[in-house]
Amino acid sequence: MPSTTPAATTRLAGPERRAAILAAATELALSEGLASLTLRRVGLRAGVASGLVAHYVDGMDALVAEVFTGISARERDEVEAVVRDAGPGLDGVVALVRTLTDGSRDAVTLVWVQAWAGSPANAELARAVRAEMDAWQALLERPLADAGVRDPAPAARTLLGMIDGVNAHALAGWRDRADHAPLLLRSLEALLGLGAGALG
Amino acid sequence: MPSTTPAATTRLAGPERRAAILAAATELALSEGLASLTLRRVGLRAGVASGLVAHYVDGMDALVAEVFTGISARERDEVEAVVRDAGPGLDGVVALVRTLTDGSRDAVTLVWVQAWAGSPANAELARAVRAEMDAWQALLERPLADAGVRDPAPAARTLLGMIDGVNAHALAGWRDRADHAPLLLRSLEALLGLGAGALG
DNA sequence: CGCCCAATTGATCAACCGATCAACTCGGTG
DNA sequence: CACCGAGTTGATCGGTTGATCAATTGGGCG
Repeated sequence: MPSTTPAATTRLAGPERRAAILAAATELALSEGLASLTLRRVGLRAGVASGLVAHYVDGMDALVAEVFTGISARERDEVEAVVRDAGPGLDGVVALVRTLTDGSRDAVTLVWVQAWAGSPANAELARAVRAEMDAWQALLERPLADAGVRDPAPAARTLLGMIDGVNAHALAGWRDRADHAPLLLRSLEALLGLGAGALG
Repeated sequence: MPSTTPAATTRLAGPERRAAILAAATELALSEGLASLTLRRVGLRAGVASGLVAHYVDGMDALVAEVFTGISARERDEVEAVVRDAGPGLDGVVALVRTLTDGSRDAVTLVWVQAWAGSPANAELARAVRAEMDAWQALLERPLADAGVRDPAPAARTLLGMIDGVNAHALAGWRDRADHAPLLLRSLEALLGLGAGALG
């Protein structure tokens, strides 16, 4: 009975191997941050030699940018589903704020903050960050517009800034997590000209 | 005429040398980010051997935390002066928002974002970040309270979150800098229950 | 003046990094 | 079955890092 190792690496076609490496890099980034992405560590995680990682990737900067985009895009999909399930109008926005501040997405927050921090030194990453932020702004604008907000763009940008700022603060363990959602919702009420408690 | 080198390093007493090294590290962090702080580069900047830097510092994590605290504290002093000079009440808050979003403090923003990103891996830095954020919240609360805001704490935290979030966004080159201040001021008007344009 | 201790040097270590590339090995095709 | 090319390996290179420490140097004090 030789070779009981379940996933004794079989040979994969190029694109599949590339996908597997990207998946391993994504897992690694989510558990230890973008800064942990090195040829050797990604290779280890993927069960593959470091040279193979280099072979399928156009430099580490590109890998980091691609992993970041994948993580952000997946989170957008998840949040979009949350918004959809929460019903129409402002209920969706409330659900969005809650799911983005309940601490269940700390790993993603770390990735975002590392992406901002790394943008000045990694042009590809900076480009990816800008593109993802555009997509996030669009995601926020939709339910706001549905709810009858006349000019959703500034509100979406402000809300995005508040969410990102508060989450960055939480990375250092500042203040109580539970405070975040009520704080943001009360600010949003004011921003939209609603009465206090309308969203709480 | 030997030795025309003007600043041929003279010997300094322990505490003075330590201060000089810290000053060099601070310059370096402001021009190239916290991530550029290495024993060798700090030593080069200070005109001193790398071993001497290590001798006066309790590990790089501690150096980074100390440099961060110094940079943040100095910026607080500057901003406090801006608030004071702007006159009483909300004028101070408006001036604060303007000076913190006009792009003249990009170097400090990078330091802050890198500090959040590094907090999970550097406990000393995380502690320093929390302490500085407490101080910043207090700084924001003061003019808000002076202006008659009944509960300045949540408003200060929200404003701090918005400022930090928007500045982090700017690091990746997202959107136009000039938009930030008006956006934040309009949000602040709503937050404080003022009429549109009251702060603009 | 001469000594002594504190300040300072710089070589050294082990560990890691990204990148490269010759060599190997499998899988499918002929 | 034999072969050939694509997938894959892993050693290797030049570079960086934080940390350590014996050796050196300089300045002030006796």
